[in-house]
Amino acid sequence: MAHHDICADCAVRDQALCSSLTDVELQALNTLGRRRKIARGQTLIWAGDDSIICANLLSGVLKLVAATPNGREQIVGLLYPADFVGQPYAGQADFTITALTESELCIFPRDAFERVLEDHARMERLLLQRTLAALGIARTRILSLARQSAQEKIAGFLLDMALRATATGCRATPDGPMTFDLPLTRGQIADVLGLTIETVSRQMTRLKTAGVIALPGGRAITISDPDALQGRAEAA
Amino acid sequence: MAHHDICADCAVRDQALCSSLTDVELQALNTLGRRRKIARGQTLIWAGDDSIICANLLSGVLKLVAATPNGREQIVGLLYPADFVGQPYAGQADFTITALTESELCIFPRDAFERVLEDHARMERLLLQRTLAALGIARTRILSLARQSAQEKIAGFLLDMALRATATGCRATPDGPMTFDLPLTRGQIADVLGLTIETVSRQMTRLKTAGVIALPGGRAITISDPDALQGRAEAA
DNA sequence: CGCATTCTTGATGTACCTCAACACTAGTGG
DNA sequence: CCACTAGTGTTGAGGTACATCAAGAATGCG
Repeated sequence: MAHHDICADCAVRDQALCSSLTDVELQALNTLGRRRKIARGQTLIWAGDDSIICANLLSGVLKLVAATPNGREQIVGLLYPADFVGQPYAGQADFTITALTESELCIFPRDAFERVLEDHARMERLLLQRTLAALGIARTRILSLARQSAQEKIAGFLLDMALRATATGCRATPDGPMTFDLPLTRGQIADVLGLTIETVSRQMTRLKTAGVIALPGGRAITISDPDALQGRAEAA
Repeated sequence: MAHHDICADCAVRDQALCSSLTDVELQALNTLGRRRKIARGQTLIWAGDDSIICANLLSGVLKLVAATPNGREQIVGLLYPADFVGQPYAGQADFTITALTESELCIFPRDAFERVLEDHARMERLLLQRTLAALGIARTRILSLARQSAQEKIAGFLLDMALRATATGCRATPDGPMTFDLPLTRGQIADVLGLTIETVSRQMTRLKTAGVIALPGGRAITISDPDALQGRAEAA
């Protein structure tokens, strides 16, 4: 009985991969999946572990972390609600996946999930499209990491976060000043942008001093002058 | 008649996506595809153009280039024989694709190719698996670009190229000294690794001076001490 | 041979890192 | 309620890896 309505109250039913399935088809996944909450800082998958789970992210933010043999770390991707989590068709997981905020997932055993993919071409196609999009994003980040200055990286990142904040219900127009909470610490922002925590902090205060942003305290940020920020994201 | 044997002499028949098709199925693609040679330096697809072609790379090396609004460039991916080229399900191309060496492709109109994908689940699955692999590679390069020193980048790159050279028939074992030709100029290596041409050159001579590699002239390189090179690729 | 491209090497600059100290915030227990 | 502490953020001083600017040496093609 409990199983039957896992998907009924799903917040991302129409945005996740499941949107490719009819209500009837959803029953199949229903019996396979189970909900799981994980706390901030908790790791879902360790790099090197057997890749045994796939999931849809229902709420929260996850980080995808790669590390060099000698321990330097880099966040190679962020996952948001409705994003697909995991590596189907892979032996071992390539990256460590950890929760940045309290998160909720809908988890499937990898092998069972692959079988569902095989039976549902629409879903497989949707996953392909998402993977292609993720590839484009990853490659764009390669450009950004290799060729942008710290200032440009920070400005671009803040615009990204602002866009995502507006997308998540906050407000419709990205023009004009807006305030929201960053879901990442300075250290995590540094890990995303390939900088150090000090450089992130300094660039933020530089933007604050220039009147482009304000930092009301806590993890909040207000974009006072989006155009100026945009300009700094593309500065020569 | 000419159409009938496009695939007959295909060098990558068993490695490209087409390996998922039976000889009979191949007939369908046969009528869609056409061979095309492009010269070194010639561009196949410009970023921003409508994404209207997909292709298999038969021979040669292509670069995938991203650029910032103000003109800085970065190679975000390299494509080798049997690799898939193009962006299905995309409106515009995200990156410029240019030949680094004379290359030969087997080209399909994108819309026709997508229809083939829809009719051939095995092929679509193979493309999904390749795209997932490419995503992993791109993310690993994010780590490398953001957190590795110039020395580590160069060492890792040379090992990569050596591996690829051995894979392409040269010799079986990657141990012991080996010589091969780099398909990229110093400038292109710099574009791949997010460095400048001068830094690439300096690091190469540093490796040469240390006796780890030798540069017999031209575009040739010999890896004299693979272990030492491996060590420098992971240096603290 | 001569010209263009690629490669090397040097001198100098600077953006970012490293090390270090201190301020703020938030959660804990007395 | 307020000290106490751990985590997080800010700011400064100094160093360094890489970029930039500049000149010359190889290589390769017509």
